[in-house]
Amino acid sequence: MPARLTTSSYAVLGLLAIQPWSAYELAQQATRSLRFAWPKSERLLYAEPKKLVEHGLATVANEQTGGRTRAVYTITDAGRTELRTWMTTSPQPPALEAEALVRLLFAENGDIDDLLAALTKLADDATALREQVATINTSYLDGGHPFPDRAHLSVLFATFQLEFFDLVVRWVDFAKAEIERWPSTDGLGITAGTESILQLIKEGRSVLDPV
Amino acid sequence: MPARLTTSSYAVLGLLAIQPWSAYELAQQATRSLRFAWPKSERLLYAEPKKLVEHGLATVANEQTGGRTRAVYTITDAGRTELRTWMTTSPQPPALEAEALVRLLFAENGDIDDLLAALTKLADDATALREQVATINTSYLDGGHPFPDRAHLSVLFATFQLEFFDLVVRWVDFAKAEIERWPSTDGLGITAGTESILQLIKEGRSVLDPV
DNA sequence: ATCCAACTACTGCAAGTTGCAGTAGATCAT
DNA sequence: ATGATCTACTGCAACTTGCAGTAGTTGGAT
Repeated sequence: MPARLTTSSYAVLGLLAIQPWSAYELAQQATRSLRFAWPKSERLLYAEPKKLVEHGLATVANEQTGGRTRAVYTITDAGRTELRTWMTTSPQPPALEAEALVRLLFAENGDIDDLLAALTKLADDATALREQVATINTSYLDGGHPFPDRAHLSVLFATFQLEFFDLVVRWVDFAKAEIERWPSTDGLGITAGTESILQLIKEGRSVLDPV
Repeated sequence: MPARLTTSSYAVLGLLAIQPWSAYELAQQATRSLRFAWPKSERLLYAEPKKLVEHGLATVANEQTGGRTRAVYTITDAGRTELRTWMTTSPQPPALEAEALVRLLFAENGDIDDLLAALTKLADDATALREQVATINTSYLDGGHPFPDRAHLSVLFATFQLEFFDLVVRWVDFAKAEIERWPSTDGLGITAGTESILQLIKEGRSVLDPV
């Protein structure tokens, strides 16, 4: 009895539906797009295709490249059917992991500069990730992308990432401005800034909109 | 030799820095705030405080409540020092898990309605989560919140979640409008919509801004 | 011509994490 | 009086990660 299929299994199956890949190539490809919605380790990307083969959803061919073999995985008809069925099921809610925000939540245990440094790191990370997404996707414009007929999907997918990373950067600016008005990290309670934020929340307005 | 400390350990230590809790209460509290930046299972929230005790960062007291005991964990001075040190370290980049976006990336394996349903689910989830964050935080206004002196942190933290969930809802609207112009999910390549999105990306503008 | 770095292509394993089932006392409404 | 829900956990299998290790290939610098 093979291990059961997880969302990660279907994600790899989705990559195999594009074309056959080796596990190494799957890991490379996942770095370019999949990881922005489904961040998984390289190790797992080596294990998943084996599981797909066990389930009959993919086949493996050992290609010879000089004195070395590499395993190339190809999706089967059963794999395409299984993937099609999965596409009709309901996705899990989104989950965001952001250590920098944990630092904010517990900021009273450090000083203002620790908090500002953590937020700066968050904005820097977001800027770097934004850059990666933009570079990969604008390559569709000059024909430098390997799968031109998937442009409609990749580009729409990328818009979410770009908006998200932009939001992070803009929010960090806002948060830093707020924090710089604090005399300390600890025990402030409802400050003037907190008060006006709460007012905006009650009115259903954005704190990032220009006044 | 006890197991090493993870970010989850420090997150729990951060909760213990507020006040002593039982593992059950830690799990409840984490549901209210921590999970939006560090989503961890209830099971782990039961295991982490034990690890903290092994490290001398917390102590445990077995309280009697009728015929039953409950373990209440309290942070030690060593725990506060350790937490303070952690606050000076650099946080990991953010990571977003969104199964609905995986459906978009591999949408060619399903039909338009599958994709629209997945995005609707994403927007519904975001709306529900937004509502939870708003409810918890506006309770500061009527004094209904248990930790009023942490309002400045909780509310600033919450602004990120609110902006994020709003973004998801607005982006889903945009994405649905785009997808409804597609004749199918498969092989479209660079559509007119894709073209204008790519143009906006090149100009560094947002796809969600009103024209 | 050779040597080192970087890239390709994996595997093993310990440790971290999750989901789920199970146990059991306490509380509250019907 | 009883069933539902809440409190308060534990055990365990399965899932996932990080890291070290192995080894052949390629390309540039010396």
